[in-house]
Formats: sequence, C-alpha cells, structure tokens
Amino acid sequence: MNYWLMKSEPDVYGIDDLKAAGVDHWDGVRNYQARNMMRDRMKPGDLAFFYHSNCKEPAIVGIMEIVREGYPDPTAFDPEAKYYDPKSDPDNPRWYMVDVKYVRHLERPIPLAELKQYEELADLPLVRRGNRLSIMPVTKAQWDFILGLEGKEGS
DNA sequence: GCCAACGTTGGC
DNA sequence: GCCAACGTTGGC
Repeated sequence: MNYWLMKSEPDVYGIDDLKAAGVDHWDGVRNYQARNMMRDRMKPGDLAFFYHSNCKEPAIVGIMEIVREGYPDPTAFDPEAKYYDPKSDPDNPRWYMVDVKYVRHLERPIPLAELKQYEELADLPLVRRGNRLSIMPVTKAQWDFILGLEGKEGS
C-alpha cells in the first residue's frame, strides 16, 4: 500500500468538511503531476495525510483513506463549475479524482514549520522551497516518523 | 498583502 | 521546440 499527502485550503474545504461528509470526492485537481498520481498510483486502502494549506498555520491535520481509485472528474465537464476545463472531453477525460474517507484528526495539528525542522523529512516535497505539488507521495518511513510526532510537544 | 517559485500558454 | 509572459500557489 502507498502513503500520500494531499493539500486543501481549509477556507475552501477543510478536514472538518470531510469529517462531516464521511466520504467525498477529491475533485478540482488541475495539475498533471497530481493527476497522474491519482489516476495511476492511488489504490483503495492507501492512506493520506490531510494538509491545510494557504492559511494562518499550514499543518498536517488528519488522516484519510483512499476508497475509490482514480476516475474522471465530472466537474471538468461542467461549464458552471469553478474548475471547468473546456478541453477535457468525456470521451477522453483530462482530469481525474479519487474518493476519500475520513479516518481521524491527528491528536494535534503538526505545523509545516515544525516539519521543516527534521532531517528525517528533508526529502518530503512539502518542506522543500517553492514546492507546489498538491498531492505527493510519502514514504512509509516518513509516514511513521510524522505519526511519531503526534504525541510530542510542538516546538 | 506581498512576492518568489512554479506550471502553462502561445507567439515565433 | 524555445522561451517570455502570464496566472496561480502558498508561505510568510
């Protein structure tokens, strides 16, 4: 199984929204690298960190499970949708999404500023300068290390 | 709100 | 196919 980290702006869709929904579509991704990962690599049973971006304190805030592998994102076909893409054709869809299920909040949010302090996470794209990937793979070692931070005091 | 870094677009 | 211009992301 694989591990992931997925970003969302809490003002748009935060972990509490996913908790309320239970299961939801991770739609609106319009980046090819992220698309490829959802379409080709994510499988039901994979786990992902829910990350809050573009907010006061960017942080990993929870865990979710992939429950449906990549399939075409219908919001790309909808002229009324915010992320409508006229170049995505239902017969040859350009954009994909997965379904995710809320698992739990972390015991405490683990802020980006803290994640940046650890040598163990130096290769995680999230902490690298200028990184803009909204979906990224996390190694098992990184996953376990981050979970190990949960019970510690933040710094 | 600023702005650096990045991905995409489109002219050539 | 190059690359400048542009729009977006996202931390600060």
